[in-house]
Amino acid sequence: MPTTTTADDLRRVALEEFASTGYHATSIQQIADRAGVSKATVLYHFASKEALLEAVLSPALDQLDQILQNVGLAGLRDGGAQRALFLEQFVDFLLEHRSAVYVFVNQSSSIDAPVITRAIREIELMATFFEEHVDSVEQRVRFGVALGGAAYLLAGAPQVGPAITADLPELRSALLAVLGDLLAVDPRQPAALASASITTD
Amino acid sequence: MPTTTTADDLRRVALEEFASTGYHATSIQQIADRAGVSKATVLYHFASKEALLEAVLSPALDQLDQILQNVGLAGLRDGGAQRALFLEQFVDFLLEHRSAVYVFVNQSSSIDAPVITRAIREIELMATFFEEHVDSVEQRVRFGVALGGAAYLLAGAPQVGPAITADLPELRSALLAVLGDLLAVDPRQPAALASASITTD
DNA sequence: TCAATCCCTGACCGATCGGTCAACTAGCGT
DNA sequence: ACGCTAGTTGACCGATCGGTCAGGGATTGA
Repeated sequence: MPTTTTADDLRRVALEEFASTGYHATSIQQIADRAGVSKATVLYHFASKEALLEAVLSPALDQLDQILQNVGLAGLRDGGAQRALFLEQFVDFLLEHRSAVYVFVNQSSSIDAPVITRAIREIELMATFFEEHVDSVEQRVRFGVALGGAAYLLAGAPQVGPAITADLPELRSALLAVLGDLLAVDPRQPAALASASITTD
Repeated sequence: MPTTTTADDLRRVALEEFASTGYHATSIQQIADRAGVSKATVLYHFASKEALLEAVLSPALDQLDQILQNVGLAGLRDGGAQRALFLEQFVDFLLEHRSAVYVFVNQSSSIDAPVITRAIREIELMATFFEEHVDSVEQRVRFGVALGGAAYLLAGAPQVGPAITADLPELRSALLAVLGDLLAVDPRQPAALASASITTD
């Protein structure tokens, strides 16, 4: 079993480039150069640029899907402990897949691909988890700011955001506090906010 | 005096396209088509695509510059009423220039142009207005979430955000409340939060 | 030894990109 | 009537885009 395959390298490089440079601004040639292969090799492993995008985003979407299904919709509408637990899983998800989240949150409007449509669908679904009163403008503002803000902070703003690699636990707790504030998750449940293992992209 | 000139139409169309479709994903041909002119006409009024971008973003950056200078840096570090006043001006700025803000907040990392460099500089400057303790991770998280979240909400997420054109005053007050929360602006100063006239792009 | 399969590559394709240019039109001052 | 200028355009340019294809090693099983 090889430690890294060419396809894995391409996925990794492509994710970085799509997030930092933007999907349209990133050419297959750039990805090939950074991975040390030819452009034709990229298109050998992935049928098209769009297929590469899907291969890059799908793992994150799959995990988000799992989180949404595990928690369940009905339980969250009542608020309380399950809600804090969901927030924790969500923050860990953001930290682990921050680059992917940044792509399908901040570039969804400019990319026309099935995997982006799927991402939009899941974001809408997730919004219902926090919106008890769909009619409330402030509730919508809070969710939108939390989602877009977290994505921007974690992947889009090296000049504003904190140094991410260093002091990850502190970043995690800060995110939990800030997003918990925004999403009206009751913070008085220290047991639910216990640590969980997180890994990097 | 004509009500609308061709150059004005191009600026307006280009801003919409850059914000909704993305700078790189928007071709000069698209802008020309939407404005009802030829591609050569676009390049007659603006020397290059980059010059068009600058013409589109500069008004917003000029206004942001003015806000930052008017309020002054020293006065804000003490917190208090001036801080609430600044937040109000900032929210009105976001609402008036939401498309421009979305471009240079969420696409800055993918565009290599002087006007984007200027935007990054101003965002960094603005960050200092709210960061009393630069070392605090949570403070940085709060500012980043507020900035990126507001930009995302106002221009990037039609599927999540509220209907913006309708009920603009409610959106404004909701933004004031949420961002005030995030940026630790003392909400107990109702006089400072009085209404002010705002216009649309 | 041979064929098959897996990776990988350079050469090439049509389309589109941002940008240039000469020419045309319409108005306007003289 | 004239020339000047501003505005607009189609034709065209080189470069790069995403994508195709035939073929060249290297490994493997028979």
